[in-house]
Amino acid sequence: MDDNIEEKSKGIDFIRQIIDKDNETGKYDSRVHTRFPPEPNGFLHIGHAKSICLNYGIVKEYGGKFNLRFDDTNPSKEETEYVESIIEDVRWLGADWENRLFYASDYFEQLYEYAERLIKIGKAYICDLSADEIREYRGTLTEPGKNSPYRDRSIDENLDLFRKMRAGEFADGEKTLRAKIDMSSPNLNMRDPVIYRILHTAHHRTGDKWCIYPMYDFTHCLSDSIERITHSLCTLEFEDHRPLYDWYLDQLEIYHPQQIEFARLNLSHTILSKRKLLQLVESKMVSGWDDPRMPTIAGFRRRGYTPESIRDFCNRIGIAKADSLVDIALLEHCIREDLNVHANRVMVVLDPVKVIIDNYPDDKVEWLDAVNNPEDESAGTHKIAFSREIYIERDDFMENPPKKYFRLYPGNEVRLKHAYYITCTDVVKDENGEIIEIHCTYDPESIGGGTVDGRRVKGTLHFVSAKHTVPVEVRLYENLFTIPEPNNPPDDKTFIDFINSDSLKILKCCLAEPYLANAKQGDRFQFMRRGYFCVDIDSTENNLVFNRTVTLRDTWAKMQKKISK
RNA sequence: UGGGGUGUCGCCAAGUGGAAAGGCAGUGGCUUUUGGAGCCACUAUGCGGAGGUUCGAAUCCUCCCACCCCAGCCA
Repeated sequence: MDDNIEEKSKGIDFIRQIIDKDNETGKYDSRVHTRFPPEPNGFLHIGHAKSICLNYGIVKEYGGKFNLRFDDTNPSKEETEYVESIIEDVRWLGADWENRLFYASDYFEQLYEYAERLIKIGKAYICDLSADEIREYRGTLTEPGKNSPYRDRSIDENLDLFRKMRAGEFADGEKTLRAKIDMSSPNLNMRDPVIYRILHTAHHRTGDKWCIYPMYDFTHCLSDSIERITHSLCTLEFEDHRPLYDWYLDQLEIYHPQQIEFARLNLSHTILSKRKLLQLVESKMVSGWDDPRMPTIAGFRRRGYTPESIRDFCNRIGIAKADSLVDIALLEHCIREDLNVHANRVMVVLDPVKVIIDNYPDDKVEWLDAVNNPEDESAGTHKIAFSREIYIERDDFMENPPKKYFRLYPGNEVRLKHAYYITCTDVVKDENGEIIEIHCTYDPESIGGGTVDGRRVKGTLHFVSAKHTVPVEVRLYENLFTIPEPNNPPDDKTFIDFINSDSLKILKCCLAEPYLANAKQGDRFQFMRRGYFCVDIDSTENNLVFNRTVTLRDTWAKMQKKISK
């Protein structure tokens, strides 16, 4: 209850306002029943997550029910593989359909009967027009259509023909069942839409039982009705299908859900169109639907995103009817916020350069304590190794540093995280001028990373002990596209022209601390000063592979960028 | 030039006739053994535009403008 009050003061979205009103008036006996109705013709993406979170979130808040229903009415595009991935993704996101997993194909017999009923009340007819002819007869946006010459067939003839359609007596495309509505309606959806088409194609669930398949518009609203859905939430483009749904439901005199439309999600620097995502997959521009650069649920999961962070994102973007483009920075903020509290800190050097601490004993090894998570004391500590030779990041050293660079450079003292202060004394290069060794001295008094004299160092570096490393592979990801709106490319370009060639960098020679040796697939860590990473499914015992989920916020990089501009 | 929608800060988004919420991004500062995290502050005399109603308008009325969706036997 308190939660509700708080929600209200923050302003609830217009859909929840409608539900509140319906509950007050008792429109559906205060029942709230939603559903998520995907077509199994591709993987779910973050836009679907928005819908799932909306539908399921409402159900949790109102104590209602939530169905998962596959709208599988087009056998030529749908596959069991997609059904399986969708079930996995919805479950991973945390939505619970209990025992209500349905398929529109479960209703084929019922739907067929509804269709016969329409014929029997004179509201549907068999049309012999070809696809092209139907288009011609439909008219245009500004001109009304013409009645089909087959529009006035008798009920008996229609019924007979429809049964013959079902019996397989006609070839694909030879006939359709059409609603008899109004060919001059300004709403093209009402110009005698097709209800059933002939498709001699096996269905992933019903096999070859059917050779006629109902169209989406007919199936969808009736499926919602059959399931006693109260609020059918869908995206804006179905707004002018609503009169058609109302028409079907009214003609058949059956239970009538309330459809409410909201704006679909657009995310910057990526693409959320199943057709285009399929194109990326089929052209091998990405490794698959679950490529960590893909905006699919499977992609985000593999990338290291948590379901919590995606739900948080979906709650933050809100629900409205205005077309919008959400900045992907918000999604990144959500995963950082989650992982900051939950990911253990470890040290991994991505691009190693050797540092020799000349005054540290040759054969000595110390095992020092490292706090796992400064944000969560209960996360505990682990041991890290320290010895005379260590590796640090190549970009944590500069011979001639710019102003405000407070990492390692000749004469400068920095802190090695959890270990000692070191001061750079010398640099050794090879014949190409490449730095191969950095020499330092350390202050034994600074053990643990502080000194009794309280002197300050500005820089703190991560490192690994040279003799105590785990070699790992690291995959760095960036946005898949270089422009904010690849869906709306400038000039005569296409989204393909803006694929980011730097969206994946594979680093094969990274060095991790021993603590990571036992990391398992899916484990998430913060690599200190580098970002959040998770163990990829490509990982094996001999080759640990980490995906960078997201970088840390990097004010130094930001400063550099500004200077270079 | 048909119909259906939408316009509030760089990006989302509350607001439903009585002082323009909040988040992200950005900026400045404090703090910090991650240039992380955290904390504080700043950022719309203005709500697509023009008129009108009203003591009072982002909210009501009129006209205009811009953008999105619809002419699959796809969903």
